[in-house]
Amino acid sequence: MTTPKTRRERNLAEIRDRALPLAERIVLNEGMAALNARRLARDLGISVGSLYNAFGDLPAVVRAVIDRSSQMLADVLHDAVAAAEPEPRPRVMALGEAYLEFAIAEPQRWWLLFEYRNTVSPDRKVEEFQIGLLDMLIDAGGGDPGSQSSKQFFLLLWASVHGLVSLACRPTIVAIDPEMARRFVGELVNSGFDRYPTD
Amino acid sequence: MTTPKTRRERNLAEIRDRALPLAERIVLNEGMAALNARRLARDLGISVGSLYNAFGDLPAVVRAVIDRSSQMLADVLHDAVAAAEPEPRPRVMALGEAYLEFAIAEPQRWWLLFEYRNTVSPDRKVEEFQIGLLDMLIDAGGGDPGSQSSKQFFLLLWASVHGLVSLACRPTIVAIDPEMARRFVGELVNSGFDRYPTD
DNA sequence: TAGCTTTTGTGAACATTGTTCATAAAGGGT
DNA sequence: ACCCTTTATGAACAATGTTCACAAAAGCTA
Repeated sequence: MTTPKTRRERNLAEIRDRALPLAERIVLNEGMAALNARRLARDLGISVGSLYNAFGDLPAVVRAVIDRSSQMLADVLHDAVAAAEPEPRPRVMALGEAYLEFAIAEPQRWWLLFEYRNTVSPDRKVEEFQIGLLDMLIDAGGGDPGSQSSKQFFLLLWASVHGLVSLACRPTIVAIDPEMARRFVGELVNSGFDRYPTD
Repeated sequence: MTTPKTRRERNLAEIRDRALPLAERIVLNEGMAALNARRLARDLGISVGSLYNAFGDLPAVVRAVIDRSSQMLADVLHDAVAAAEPEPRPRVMALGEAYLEFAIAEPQRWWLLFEYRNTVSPDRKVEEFQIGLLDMLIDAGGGDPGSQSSKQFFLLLWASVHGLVSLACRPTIVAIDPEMARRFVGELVNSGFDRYPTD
């Protein structure tokens, strides 16, 4: 047996592997609207049909790009925690800074991860990723993963940092000074920690 | 002269007036994707051509919906400031609370105002609206509208509240407790003010 | 009112999209 | 070499945004 099913899957996976960087380039450089099946297939040197065999539909391509972006952010954050002093406050601080740096460096990915919606109901995988971020934060901050109050507290801390970062990477006229953003993130984390009962 | 140009404009304005609530209902209830020219025209009892005479293109319809939403939020905030004690801190606090209430009550409008993008370049009118919000905040907080540091400070304060609100009105599994969100907004405003040099 | 001109409304037509599926091409086993 | 299975293809369909030649309506003049 030459693993017929696996063989097919390998072919499709190869297409997906080649499609992903291309789709990513299009979405990040030219925006969501520039991504369409025919162009992607043409650029890959395959037919639309093959593209659909590999992905199912076009939203799946977008989801793949989003998944990769969430993996990138997760990696960045993991590394930041690992490199920080093994204490709650420095670790949370490192998380906040890494979060900010990622958003400044990759604003389009940021938008994809946190602000992009095309369906009415939110994407479950993205939700899970966001919950994963929260768990990572609770862990780094030394909170009790089970306790509801700890969940709420770190969620709120994350939210305030998130808003700051969200505005910092926005192409608005009133551009935010990255240096001041960093300072403010630090202050948010600190004042949050000062307020946190179980620290 | 029976004001020929104005007459036409009145007709088109009448169409726009009838189209706006309908488009709004579609976008808020069924999402952006459910809004299309033919359906809108049919529901209005006019032809697609007339719809295009009134709006130019479909994005203009969306912009109209967004404009109305920004007007609604601006009104809510104005009222909140007017009703608050005439002191910086209570006024800013009232702004933060009103901001949160609006987002909780109208999450779809919130999304349209702050997270929706379909073009690569951001909408100028939305930008201006956001800058208007900042000016309102600076004014309420007693900051110097001209000073750059005051702009930066209130921008950052706004951002942290914004992130909190953004997460609070998100349909995630880890739902935020509105009461705790309100408390946290208050604390953000307070701790921000404590840190603000010129208060 | 009748006839003319101007303005406005219409929807067929075009281009571009996502998606499907009958069919061609390729591959593999005997 | 033959057949059968698997895969790749792109024509075809439906739904979209948008345009524009034409019809219908509205003014205007006599």
